Amino acid sequence: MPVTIKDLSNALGVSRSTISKALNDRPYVSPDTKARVLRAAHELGYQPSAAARNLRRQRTDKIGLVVNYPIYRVSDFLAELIPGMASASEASKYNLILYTSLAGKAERIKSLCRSREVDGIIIAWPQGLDETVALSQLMTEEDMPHIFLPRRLPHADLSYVATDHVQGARLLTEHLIALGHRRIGFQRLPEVFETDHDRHAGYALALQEAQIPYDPCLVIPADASAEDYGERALNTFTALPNPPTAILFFTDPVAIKVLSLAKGRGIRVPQDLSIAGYDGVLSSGVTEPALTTVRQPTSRMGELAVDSLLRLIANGSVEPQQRILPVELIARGSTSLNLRARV
Amino acid sequence: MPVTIKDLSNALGVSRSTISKALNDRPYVSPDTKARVLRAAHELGYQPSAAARNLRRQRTDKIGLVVNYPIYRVSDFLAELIPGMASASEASKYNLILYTSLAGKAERIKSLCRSREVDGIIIAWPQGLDETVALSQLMTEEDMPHIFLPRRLPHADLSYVATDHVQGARLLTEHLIALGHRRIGFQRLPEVFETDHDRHAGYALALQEAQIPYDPCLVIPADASAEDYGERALNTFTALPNPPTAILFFTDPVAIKVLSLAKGRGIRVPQDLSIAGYDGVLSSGVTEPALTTVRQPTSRMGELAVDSLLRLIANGSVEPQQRILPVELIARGSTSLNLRARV
DNA sequence: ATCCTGTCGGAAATCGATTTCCCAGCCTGC
DNA sequence: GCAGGCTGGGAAATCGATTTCCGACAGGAT
Repeated sequence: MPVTIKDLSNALGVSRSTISKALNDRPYVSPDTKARVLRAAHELGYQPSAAARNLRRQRTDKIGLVVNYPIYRVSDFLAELIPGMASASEASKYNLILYTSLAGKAERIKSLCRSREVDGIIIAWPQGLDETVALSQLMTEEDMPHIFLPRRLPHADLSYVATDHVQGARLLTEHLIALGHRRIGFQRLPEVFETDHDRHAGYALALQEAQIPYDPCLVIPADASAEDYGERALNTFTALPNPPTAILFFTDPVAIKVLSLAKGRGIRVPQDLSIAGYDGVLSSGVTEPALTTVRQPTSRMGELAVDSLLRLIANGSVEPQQRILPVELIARGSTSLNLRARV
Repeated sequence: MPVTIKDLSNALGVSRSTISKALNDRPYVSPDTKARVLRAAHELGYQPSAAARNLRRQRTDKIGLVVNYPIYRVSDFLAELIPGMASASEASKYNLILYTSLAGKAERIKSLCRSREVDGIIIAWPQGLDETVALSQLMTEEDMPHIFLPRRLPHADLSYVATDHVQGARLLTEHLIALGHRRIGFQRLPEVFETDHDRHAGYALALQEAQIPYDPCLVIPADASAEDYGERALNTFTALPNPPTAILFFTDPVAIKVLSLAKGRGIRVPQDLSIAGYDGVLSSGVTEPALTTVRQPTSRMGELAVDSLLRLIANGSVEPQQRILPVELIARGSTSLNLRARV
């Protein structure tokens, strides 16, 4: 049997209320009594029961992480996000509870809110915009602070933390332009909220600033039904009468696949074709050539999500928290000077 | 304010005890009453308070995951382990709470046990054997079921889940032998419990069964102080009068580094030298050539850890749970027929 | 001397469930 | 007709803390 506050009370001949005050730094306890309580608590190894404490205080000092699994970028993302969030929350005396089986299941999220086993929720990857808004509404009704990850949401009163996809695509495009490329292929993303829109905007922005005309032929969609995003894009581009000298793929795994595909077809990277990815997965550093890519500060995003959520919890959800983090260009061997430039 | 059992009681004109019985499938409630309670609970959206329930039942239906960060294999490992554990525990109505800042801190682990905020603990990577034993003792004293991961422990009464490193090294060695290699370099691991011992045993076993003499020159330690494990090993081996035609490195990242190192020195892999790693990290699939390696069933290990822990919780810790999982050889391009074989 | 104020500490209420205990009614068997 | 057992349901105890409320006492002001 663990030591309870009653045991402490008996051992010291002091009431339970006084003990609680002493241990929680509340006033109206003499320094002497407080010292005695503290010492006895330490000697007996007293640790308050989390359940009793939670019940009485109506909070748990825990936050829930609801995650889902997208097709790509799973492992690296989770592997950085979770430790980042965990350490950030532990620094604030909070702990993280994982929920991997209730993404998108509104009914179960509602139960989670009602059971009050967490003080707030971070949701990574809900299904679509409508569902997201509905989910947010549901949680707001249940008075449950919450924050979305990792995408920007086109809604002024939703809270989220995301990375700057405009900047990411822009950095890549500018990088290629600086290398002398004028015809830059751009592979759009499967539609996920604003991500595709932002990336495309960043791409277009960089072109515009360099006064390079925007050619629709160089922009192709990532057909959601196709698995071989990479191959289809490569085929489409090489079939053009005036093909691009560089291509931006929407994620590293696709770019990596194209890398080996190109090798098989005798296309030299980067001499014949520059290729870049997005996300900065670990594998991107060991390919031959290594992949130029954009790295998103995932761990930092986890930290900020926790930080934002704790704000919502503290402020009683006064106003939505929205943060967009800068990203970092990683220029490597798969992109180089445009050797076929018509100077 | 959330709906409590009292609200339900008032709404139905039925006592709280009866409601509790109805909702928890206990006897002595008429089918009719039970149905009424269930319906009302659903309509009002009643969800029992986790805190109150935990307090009364003296358990939380949560398990703690205490993790630490080793030098290598971090991301892939966590990324597979955590989802594996989370889904396994959720399947049994448990949830996972993450603790990333208290690995090795005995005092804080003790607090965790005493506060009873989890029903059991899974610990990944404590510091050393002595600490591990001490930690286990501490938790046993606190009546806290616990299980270690991911290594075999030389102690009959500790519970753990691990992978079979004897088999892993043996599979790799047999693979190389089947390819005609007779001189196979083996890089030992930094000492981590029994892992190094087991791998070495597997290597030796395969040699013995093929009646190839064991040459100590072909076995070198992974000096714990050195960062450039790979380069040092390669140098040592190539300096030998009769160098190996194949080398087993203790982990993929090291092997991958050697891969590019060899390329720089004009050593062709696999024609001049076969190279294999261990762990099956994602990157190992995209190198040129792709790396032969051994893949450990990390996700499965997470599931089994949860399963074992739940057993300990259910049985009141009757007897230790010890499981060793088989591993899988992934033969790829970095190993090939020994072309320099003296047939 | 009386009143007021502020400090210290204890008694009791409270958080919201589960569980124990008890009572009333009904059926069964003798 | 009555003891005994079984069933349905409610009253109250319980889990272990925090918090509210109240009384005792000391010191200062009137």
